[in-house]
Amino acid sequence: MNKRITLKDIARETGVHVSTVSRALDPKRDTPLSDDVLLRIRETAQKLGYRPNRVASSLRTQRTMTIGVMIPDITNMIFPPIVRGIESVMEPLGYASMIVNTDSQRGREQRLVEILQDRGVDGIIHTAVLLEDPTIVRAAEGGLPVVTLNRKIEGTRIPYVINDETAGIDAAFSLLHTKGHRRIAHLAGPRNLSTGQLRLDAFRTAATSRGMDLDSLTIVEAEQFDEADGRRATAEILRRDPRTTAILCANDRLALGTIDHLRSAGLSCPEDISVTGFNDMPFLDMIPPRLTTVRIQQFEAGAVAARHMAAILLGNGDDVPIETILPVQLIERDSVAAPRKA
Amino acid sequence: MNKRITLKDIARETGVHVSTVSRALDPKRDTPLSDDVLLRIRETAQKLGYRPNRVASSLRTQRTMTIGVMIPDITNMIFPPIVRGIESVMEPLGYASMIVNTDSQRGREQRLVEILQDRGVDGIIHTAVLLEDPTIVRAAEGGLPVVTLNRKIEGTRIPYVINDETAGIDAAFSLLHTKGHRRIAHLAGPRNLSTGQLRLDAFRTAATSRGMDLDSLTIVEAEQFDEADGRRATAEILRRDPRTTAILCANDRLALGTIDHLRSAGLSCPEDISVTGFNDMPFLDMIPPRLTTVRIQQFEAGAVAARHMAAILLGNGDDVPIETILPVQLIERDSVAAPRKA
DNA sequence: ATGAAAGCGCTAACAA
DNA sequence: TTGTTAGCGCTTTCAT
Repeated sequence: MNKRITLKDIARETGVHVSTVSRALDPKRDTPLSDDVLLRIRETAQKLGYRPNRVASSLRTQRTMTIGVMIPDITNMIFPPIVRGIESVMEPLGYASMIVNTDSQRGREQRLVEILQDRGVDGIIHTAVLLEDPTIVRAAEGGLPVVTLNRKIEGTRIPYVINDETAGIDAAFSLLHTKGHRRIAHLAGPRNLSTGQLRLDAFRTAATSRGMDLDSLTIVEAEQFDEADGRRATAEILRRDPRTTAILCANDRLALGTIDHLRSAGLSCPEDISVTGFNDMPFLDMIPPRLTTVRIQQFEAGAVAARHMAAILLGNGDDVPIETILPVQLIERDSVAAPRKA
Repeated sequence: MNKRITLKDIARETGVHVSTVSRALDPKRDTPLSDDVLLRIRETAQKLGYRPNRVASSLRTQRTMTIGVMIPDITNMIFPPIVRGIESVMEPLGYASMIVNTDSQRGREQRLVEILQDRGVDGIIHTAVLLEDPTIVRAAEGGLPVVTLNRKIEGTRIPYVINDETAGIDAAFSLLHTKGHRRIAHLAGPRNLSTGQLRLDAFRTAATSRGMDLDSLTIVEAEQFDEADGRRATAEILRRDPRTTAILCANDRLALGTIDHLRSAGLSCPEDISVTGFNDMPFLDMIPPRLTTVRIQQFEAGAVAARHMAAILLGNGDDVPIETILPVQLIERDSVAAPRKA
């Protein structure tokens, strides 16, 4: 447990004042220093194996060079790439990230924001999912730099980065419609999650913009974005409209559940019913029938949000756009076909 | 940007000294305090919305209540559960985690250990993969609490938590052997990764313990734990021994690559060649032919490592066993069958 | 039961 | 160009 080397140690060793040492070791220093002293200090620091104590420095400068990253659940495969995207820009700038999982629970989220603030994070990147997150808004109003991912918070100046989910849903809808489907159901995501709500709205828009009557469309909402709920909701869809020929699902896992239910109901995809997903999660293309889905840019979304955060942290917050919309891409695979002739 | 409330503010408000406030707000305080003052301080703290400044407290106490978690790559699906396992025990104890991705690069790993130490982490949980990690060993010798996951570091007293990979490989081998396979090839993982090496050794042991001649066994090593290398290595295996009837792969992704190559080579699994994987990654059971594999306990491994870390941090390090081996489980699915009769 | 004082390691304004 | 000084917010020893 060798005690850590501090500036004081180097000062003693070089016979110079601590503040001089501090200056000499500060990379982006402007104060003039004699080359002699500078060199001596650097060498001694090197020799003693000096490492700056960031805790002390943070206390003094009121900056921890750490940002908080709030995500619903890192085990959800769409989030790790986002995290790496954030890291890819923050780490080179000297920032570390504290990642916390909210499990989409209001109370937990609130606690975690406080925990992050107690630890003095310089900002928070919040991959919001809940439709309302009062805590983070309050934190932002309190002056904490905040950037949200996936979620636009109305009535604030909090920059947000979102995927063009509307365009994604429209592309999927368009594909189904073009193939001739008219009895298109929507397996919607949870109403309280932003993506669920957003995609549902987009679905409605896509339908009406093609002159379809909303009342004729079956819409069933899942409570969770998972396979089990996908199965349940699909059963409900088929119960409500047995003549459904296509199901546009709010995400891939729901779609997987849908396909599974169809199979156990003796129906096949895409012959009997076409299905589309959303996200294009890893390994999806290895699961038959290979799902037609909408690919979103996870890594890039994280990177963009981080770039915004960095700009704010570096004092260029004015250059950051409130809204950033990332393009999505329809990935056509095998789960969509023309409807059977009646 | 309302300024944060500090102890001083509360002291002023309650007309009492800061040190008294500090005592009153310290949850595990033993010093005697008059109920009157205690109550008044607590109320005021509440009223003003006081939140302790952990940076300041860390500087004073030399404890940040933060641990570092080093993993190769969070986008590798086996790591998120480990992270959540760690979190599940550390968070309730008041510890936060700083997660860093090493990308299995020696230089990066070294830098990250330093970064974590600069930030004053109280300990590091290191899900080691590289066969040699001199940096972390040095950090541990310097007095930093370290627990490793997946990897035993010989000649040190660093506690490690590993899955019983040997038993897992043996179980897979045993299954193949029992089914009648005798020309069993091993698609090994990268030699420089601990799991690759460990599983290769286990494979050899499993073979020899059944009286098989090692020279008769085809062993090809992948350079990466991914599908592409699985395909390449499988081609090599079939080239070396076209009569191979079973391929025991060092992990699931390699196995997926194997199956893919077999398919493109006009062979089918399990009819022509049986295949086994390792890890039982998510969604594996949805990819045909459903892979027979060895399931390891990711979440639990993280939790156990964290419990060890917590024990050390709380001063009960003597109770922590150097070695913890977690049981694994063979999951039989559809990728193994008896070999075709010659 | 409470106050006074020191100091964790660093930075920054000011002085020389 | 370098030193002095003060202090970030908190904990803790010592005194009262």
